[in-house]
Amino acid sequence: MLTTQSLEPRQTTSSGIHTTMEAGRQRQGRLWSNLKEVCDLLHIPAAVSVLSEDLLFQHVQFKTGQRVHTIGQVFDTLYIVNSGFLKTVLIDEFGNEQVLSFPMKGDMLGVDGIHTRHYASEAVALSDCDLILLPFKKLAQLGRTHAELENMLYGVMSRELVREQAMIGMLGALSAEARVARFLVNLAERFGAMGYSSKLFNLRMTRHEIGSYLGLTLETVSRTLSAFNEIGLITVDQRTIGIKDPDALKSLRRLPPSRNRVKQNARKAEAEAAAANAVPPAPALAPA
Amino acid sequence: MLTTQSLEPRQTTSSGIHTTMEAGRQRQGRLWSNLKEVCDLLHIPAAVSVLSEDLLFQHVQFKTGQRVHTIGQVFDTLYIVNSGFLKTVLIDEFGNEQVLSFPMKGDMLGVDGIHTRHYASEAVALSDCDLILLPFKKLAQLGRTHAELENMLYGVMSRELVREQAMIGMLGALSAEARVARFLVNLAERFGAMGYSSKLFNLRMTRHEIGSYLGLTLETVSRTLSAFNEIGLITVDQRTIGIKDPDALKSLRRLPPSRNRVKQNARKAEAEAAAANAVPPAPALAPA
DNA sequence: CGCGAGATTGACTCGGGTCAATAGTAGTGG
DNA sequence: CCACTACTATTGACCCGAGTCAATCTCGCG
Repeated sequence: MLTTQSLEPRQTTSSGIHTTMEAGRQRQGRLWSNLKEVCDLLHIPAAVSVLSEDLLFQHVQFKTGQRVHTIGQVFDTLYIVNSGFLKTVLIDEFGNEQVLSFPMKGDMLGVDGIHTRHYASEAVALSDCDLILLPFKKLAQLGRTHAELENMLYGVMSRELVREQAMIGMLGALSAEARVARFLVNLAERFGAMGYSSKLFNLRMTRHEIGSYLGLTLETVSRTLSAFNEIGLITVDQRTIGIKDPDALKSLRRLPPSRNRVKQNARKAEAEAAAANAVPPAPALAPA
Repeated sequence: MLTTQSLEPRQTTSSGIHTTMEAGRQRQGRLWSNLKEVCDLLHIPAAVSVLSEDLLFQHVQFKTGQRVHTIGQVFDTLYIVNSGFLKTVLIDEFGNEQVLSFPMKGDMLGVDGIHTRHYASEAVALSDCDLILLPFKKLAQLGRTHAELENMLYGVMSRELVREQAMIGMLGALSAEARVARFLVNLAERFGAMGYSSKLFNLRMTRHEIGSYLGLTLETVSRTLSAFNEIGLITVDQRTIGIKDPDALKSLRRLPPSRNRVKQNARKAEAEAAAANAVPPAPALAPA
């Protein structure tokens, strides 16, 4: 089990900052971003605000396994992922995790805390992460005078809602294979949009977490990946996934009768036939 | 099939208005509500605005089967349910409906249209309905000067998000019986909150719609209701549901081995035994 | 180099989907 | 007012997809 110790997040000093960091500047030994960078990250067409440099948002770093926020914790800030990978989870009454999302660069965290003023979910870093803090009060305040910012907020919340609707549709209607296929396609697209390869990438989460996210068991996820590998849709090596036939994955609804399933069925039919004939003068079946 | 013709919604004239309407006043032969009434409906503690009577929101009536908005339609207004029952649905690439929610009094519709400026789902009236129109631009504009209103908007969107998260958790983790049980409990609570009986109520939707909502088939819903009825948790008569043991429903995770399932298993075991013994003397039945 | 978390694979079971027959119920129009 | 028709709901029989349990296997890390 991952030791998700909730240490104070390390607020990285200048010496600890990646040189590849795209957004952010230093001040007081910390990273800060202006409004334009925030909007870019969210893919919001920001009508470049005048006050750009006066208005800065602080970054915070989290290490793998650290919690960004926990369920029930008092809400006061939203987060935007600048780099790294996370998961958000619900915990049911018996301590079981239900994965809700795998946020990555450009995604927003914490929106579910607005309603009750307490976070409704828990966010955990799956890799070392760099997040931008958006104090909600301050943000809403700013929204009042900057229409783009207000639109950004409403837009991001609505987008999140639509995403969850799609999730519900998927959980309610699709087979295990179709869910895994969509998950892979979706991940590939997100990696592509981030500038990484959409053909070859590393999963940042375990089979168990994928299963929880998709409403499946880890065994089913593993088996399904193996099956996709066998029919040439993807390559699988531990957490490295290669996408071979994205179109087939996109349109997949139910797996074709695959050789080993045919084999298995044949074996089964044989066994049954043997059992039926066992007592000899068995009633003659009249197959169509 | 329900003929969901998308006629122009009838904008009821004074002669057609229910006498029991709680919120709203007449003007120009139509119903209108002020900000306070809107906030009350949403359970938002409205610090009673001064300009109450100057700022009015129009009502519109929809008849059973009419669509409030459809997927892809240009978004410009949010709706609040003042009375009546609806469903919101997603339509997949082959025309299958996936029910997302059953909005009723106090619920907001259309939030999913903000992001892309087009509605992402379709809302259909399951009974005659009275909705309040909230032109989004106007609302956001007002939010800038009235903090309560702005909070209301963010709060309602966040609440909706949390609701959907709970839905995902349920679809991802619960058995068919647990889903149906939660659905009933949830409905009962909502009816209770609206001032109706939470012990005896009428479902406004078909088994098919319930099944779609819960990620189950209509047969499973029907069977599960029958099973709950048989063990005394509820009474069922078509769409009339009586809640007999709400606590048992709330805590239900998996149905106890119920007599007819035991019976069935016994029968099955017997059949197998019979098959195994095949020729020998027919085993005497041993009913419980 | 050994330990432990994660992944794979097989065998078996069973919850819930599918298909089908029947019965109730509500509108509609003669 | 009632017969006709189209939905809606219930119930049974059967079967398959995915869960469960269990035995390796792999690999990264201390």
